[in-house]
This record gives sequence, structure tokens and C-alpha cells, in this order.
Amino acid sequence: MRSPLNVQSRSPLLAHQPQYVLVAQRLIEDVTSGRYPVGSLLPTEFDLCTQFGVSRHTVREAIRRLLDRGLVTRQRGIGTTVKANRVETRYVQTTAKIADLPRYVEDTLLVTTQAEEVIADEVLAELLKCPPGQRWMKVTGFRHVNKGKLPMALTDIYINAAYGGSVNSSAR
Amino acid sequence: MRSPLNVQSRSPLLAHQPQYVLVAQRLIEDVTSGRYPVGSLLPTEFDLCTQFGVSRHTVREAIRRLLDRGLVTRQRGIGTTVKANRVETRYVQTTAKIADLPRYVEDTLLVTTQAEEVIADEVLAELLKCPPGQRWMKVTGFRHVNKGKLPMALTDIYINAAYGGSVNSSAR
DNA sequence: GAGTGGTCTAGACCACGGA
DNA sequence: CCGTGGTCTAGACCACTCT
Repeated sequence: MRSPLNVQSRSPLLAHQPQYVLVAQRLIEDVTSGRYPVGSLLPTEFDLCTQFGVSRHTVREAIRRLLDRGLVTRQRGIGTTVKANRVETRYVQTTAKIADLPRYVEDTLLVTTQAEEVIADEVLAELLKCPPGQRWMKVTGFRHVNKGKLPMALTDIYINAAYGGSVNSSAR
Repeated sequence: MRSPLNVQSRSPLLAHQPQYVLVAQRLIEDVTSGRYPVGSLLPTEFDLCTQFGVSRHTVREAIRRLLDRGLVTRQRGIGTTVKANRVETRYVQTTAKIADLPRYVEDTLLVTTQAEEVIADEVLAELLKCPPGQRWMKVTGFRHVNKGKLPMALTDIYINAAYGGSVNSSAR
């Protein structure tokens, strides 16, 4: 194996990190450092198992974290392809809870600053859990608490183009 | 077990759905139909294993789908709590907000170089879409992958003073 | 056919919350 | 204490891609 994972100090003061997080950190480091350039293939699951000395389940759990962050995509029979070499801070992932939207709208106000149509590339497709190539309306804005005094968060909302018309009005 | 999962037709024309998708469909159906109301607990993993006649891994993979859709949350020692009774796939909201920082911090390290309170001048007010004169906490730092070898990004975080108190401590 | 990732099982131990 | 979900192992078979 490449080098044993840091089994973190037993000190109860230090937060315990699961192995798959440690593996993910190493892999993210390798991707962002250019060891695995964009377009290249990551080592196979089997290779990573022996490199890190962990089971396949742990390796897959680690790679899932890279997948969630849009760093890689995977294809059966092919491998794991690097798609990006940095984590986009803006894309903090919170999946759709349309049920929360009414409550959101009650308490907060979205001030739209930008709205444009985008085509989902592979990274965005993974983020949105949709097939690549799909059309989405991307709305950017600041979310304010209630009467719009204090901006609380910067928000990107992706609306499937097929339904964009109805939401467009609500965003205004 | 409650009832055997439909082992889908062997017809090659029908798309094969993995078991954890079928389990997830059943659970989503149970949540949206009100069998498990918002606020209630889902059966335990062990119960679901016997109900559906699948392994724990498959059950967990199914529940992960509900988790991704924001239908439930989970707590060790407690159980799986229903948080919403509607699933909506058309809208995906990604938000960069304070509450999401810890998850991001798992894999990266923010080395704070400066933290100060600023008063928004006209330029900053335009950037932040706020009235001039508002108080903000400005945190500047380098974001590193893992042990801080290569800075990945230079980050300026503006935190509205009204929310700055809790974040101030975590940033240092 | 060989190699890849996708699914699935049957076990194990741990960390946490509540009685 | 017990039961919960969280992590992890070792193994298996399958679907897919490429040669």
C-alpha cells in the first residue's frame, strides 16, 4: 500500500475521522495537486484497495465523496475519470426539498441578481442527478431574512427548463 | 417480510432496477402516502431488512436515496425521522450558507489570515447587495487540501454581523 | 476473455442516545 | 444496559467496455 492511513491519535480531544474520509482527502489532494490530471483515469478500485489497505466498500465510499463534489465521474467497464481539479465552493450541495420551499418563501426573500439558461455538463448532471445535456434555468440571488434587510446566504437555484416558465414568474 | 420485492420481468426490454431502488420506491411511497407521517420514525434498518428480505447494505442504500431527497434525517441511537412527505425532482437548490461550512471543512482546511469587522462602503454594498454602512465580519484565508501543502483557493467570506457571532469562533 | 464499476450478502465492531 | 445508525471487512455475482 502507498502509505498507511493516519490512524488518528486516540486522544479523545481529536475528532475521529472515518477511513473513507481519510481516503477521500488523499484522493482529493491527488486530484487538486495534478497527480491525476483532468481527463485522466483514477486507479481502479482494486488498486486503491491495495494502495490504502482498505476494503472495496471503503474505497467506494471515498470515491462517492469525490463524485458528490463533481471531481470525477464513473463508468462501468471504463473507470473513474477526473472531471475537475478543484472543488467549487459555490456548489454546496443541498438536494431539492420542494416541500421546504413554501416555508422558505414565508420566512425569506430571494433577490434575483442573475438568471440564465445552462446546459448540464457531466459535473452539473451529477450534482442535479440528471442526464447530461439537459437544459436548466440557473437563478442566482441573495436570500434575505423576511423583509429583506439582511442577506443571509448566496443562493443558486436550478430549475428544469421544462418547468422554467412557471417558476420564472415566482422569482420576480 | 412485508411482501417480496418485484423481481422485475426477465424481459430484456425492461430496464433492470436494483433492489435498493425498489426498496426506496416503496419507502418513498409509504412516506408520501402518509403511512409514515412527517415527524414519525421509519422502521429500523433491521426491521426493514426482514420486511423486504434484503441485506442491511441494500436497506441503507435505499434510505440514502430518501436522505438525498430530503425526505428523512438520521441520528445514531435514535432512528430515521421523516422530515417531508413530498419529493420533488424538478427543483434543486444549492446554497452556500454558514451551516454548510462544516461539511466542506471536513476535506479542506481554512487557514485564517485575517478577521475583522468592516463597514460596507458603496462598493462593498453593491457587491453584497446591502445598504451602505452595514456591519460585516470579513474573514480572509487560504483554503488548503488536507495538511495544508498547496493552497487551493484564496477565500474572502463576508458574514453579516447579525450572524457573525457564532461563526467568528469557528473561523478561528 | 479480461478488467472495470454496480449490486448484494453476511457478518463484525463502534459511537451515540435513552431507559 | 439495549437498540439505534455509522463504519468496515471479505466475499460473491452481474453488466458493461474494450481488445
